[in-house]
Amino acid sequence: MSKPAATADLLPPATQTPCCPPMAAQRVEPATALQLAPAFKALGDPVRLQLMSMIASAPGGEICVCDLTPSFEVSGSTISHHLKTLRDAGLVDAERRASWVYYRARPGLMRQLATLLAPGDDES
Amino acid sequence: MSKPAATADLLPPATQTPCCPPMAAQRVEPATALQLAPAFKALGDPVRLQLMSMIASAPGGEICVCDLTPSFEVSGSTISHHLKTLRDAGLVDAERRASWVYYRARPGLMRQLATLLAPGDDES
DNA sequence: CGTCGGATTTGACGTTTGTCGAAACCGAGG
DNA sequence: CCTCGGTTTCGACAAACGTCAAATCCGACG
Repeated sequence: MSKPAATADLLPPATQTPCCPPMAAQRVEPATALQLAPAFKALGDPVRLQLMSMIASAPGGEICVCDLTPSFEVSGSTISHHLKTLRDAGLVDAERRASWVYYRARPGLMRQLATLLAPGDDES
Repeated sequence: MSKPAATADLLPPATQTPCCPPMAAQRVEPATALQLAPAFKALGDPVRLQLMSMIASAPGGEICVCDLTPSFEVSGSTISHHLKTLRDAGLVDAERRASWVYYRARPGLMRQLATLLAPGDDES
């Protein structure tokens, strides 16, 4: 409509952006912490962190589970479980095509996390 | 043990590491994941995320535990435990002065995390 | 159809985590 | 020296987590 405030435009359903100034510049409020902490937690496992990076850096923006699994020592079901965790956190998206499942990154949330971690703008 | 390892152990392992291009630009290697995942995990709790932000945004760069505790519903010992987690992760530093303990942020690691989450520069 | 292969779900397991209360620690003042 | 207030550590316990093997689901292809 007429409000030029680009911050809190739409707050429809689940994964909305109560977006976040850098935490070094302003205290994170409880509601934001409740929403963003699970995303950090999802990245707080070495396997998931690698999975996330493989998905985010995949050429073409997507990668097949069959290309993810052989890079790890853990079983396929464990990989699947970790992928579900990333999915539930809103960090990735999955699409089934034929017999294979492809994952792609959801840049929105990751951008929020990056902004939150960004150094305070008054830094020297 | 040939190392006088006491001081080296106290130093966060990632203060001046050269690593971490954005994970959207390049896959993060296992060793890096092993090193940085604990930091994400440490931020993966709502209380700790708020604690971290209160410390990082504290005027003067530091804040007393006595100013942190009353902002939460949980007990003082729980706050202390969370602060230890942040300390162990290398995200904050503590200094005792008189009867009070002051915490301050360690920007190094947080900057690495931010870089890792930064959007890939070759994205379209 | 029936079967095969990739992926997810289920059930079970040991481990880790978040929380509390109680106890211990540590400076400061009486 | 003894006490007091702020902080951390110690046990304890339920909940959540990471992992695996087995079962299940879901397209594809004989």
